[in-house]
Amino acid sequence: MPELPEVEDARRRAERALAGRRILEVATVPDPIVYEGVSPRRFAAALRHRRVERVGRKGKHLWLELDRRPWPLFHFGMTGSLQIYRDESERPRFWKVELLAEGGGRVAMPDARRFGRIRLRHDPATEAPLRDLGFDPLIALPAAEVLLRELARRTAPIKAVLLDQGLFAGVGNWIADEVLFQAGIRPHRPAHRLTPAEVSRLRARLRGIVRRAVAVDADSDRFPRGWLFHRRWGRDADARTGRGDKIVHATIGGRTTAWVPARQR
DNA sequence: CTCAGTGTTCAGTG
DNA sequence: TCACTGAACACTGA
Repeated sequence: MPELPEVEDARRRAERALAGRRILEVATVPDPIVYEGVSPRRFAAALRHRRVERVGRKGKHLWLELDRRPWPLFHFGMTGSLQIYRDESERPRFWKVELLAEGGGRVAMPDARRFGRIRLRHDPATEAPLRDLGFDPLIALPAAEVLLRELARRTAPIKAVLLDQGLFAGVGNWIADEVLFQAGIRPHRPAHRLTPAEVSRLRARLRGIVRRAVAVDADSDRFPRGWLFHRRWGRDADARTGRGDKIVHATIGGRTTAWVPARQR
C-alpha cells in the first residue's frame, strides 16, 4: 500500500509506537534481496538497545532516527507495509523484520513480493537513495513557475513524468492518475506541452489529493466519493465514473493508466 | 494455468 | 550527459 499517504500514515503510527522508547529485541529473517547492503545480523545489532527519537519520511522512504547511527531505512516496494501490534502471535505473514519496543509494542515490516528494501544509513537524507529524490509534495511543493520550468524540459507523457521520483517524490500510480483526472489533463500529453494554467491545476490537485489522503490516514474508504480511485481498479471494460463517464485503461510510462476521455483533454 | 500489479533499476537508444 | 523506453525483478492472488 505504499504511495506517499500510506507511507506517511506508517510514519505516524511508527512514531506513536516507538518515539522515546528503546528497542529491546530485533527479529529478522534471512532475505538477501530485501536486506540490501546489510546482513540481517548486522541490521539487528545496529538497532538493538537503541532509543528511537523520531521517525522520518521522504517520498516513499521511511527511517528511524536513533540515539546512535547508523539508522534503519525502509522502502515498502509494491506490497510492503508497517504493522503494529502487541502480541507475538499477530506477527504478519511474509514478515522481514520485527522490532519489540519498551512497553511491549511490536512493529513489523511484511513484504510478500520482496520489492521492498531494508537498508542502513548514517544520514539517510543526504545519501542515496534519498539524495536523488525530488521534492515531496506534502513537505515542500514548489511554486507553479518552478514546476512549469521543470516540465518544460521533459518530452515524456505527463503521466510518466509524475511517476519520476527524481521530480515528484512519493507520487505513485494511483496518485498520478487521480491528479490528471481531477486536473482534466490527458495522461499522454508531453509534459512540455502543458499550458501554465494546466500546470497550475496539476499543482493544486496534487497538493489537494495528497493532503486529503493524509488527513484521512490514507484510509481509501474515506477518500471523497468523486475520486477516480474508487472506480479505477481492475481493467473493467464497462467501468464508469459516478457521473457516467467511461473509464479507459492504457499503458503509459510502463504502468497501467486509468483515465476518462470525456473529462481529460 | 495465466496474468496483472499502490515500484524501482538498469541496459540500450537517440 | 541526459531523457526516454521497455524489460527485468519476485511472487501472490484473482
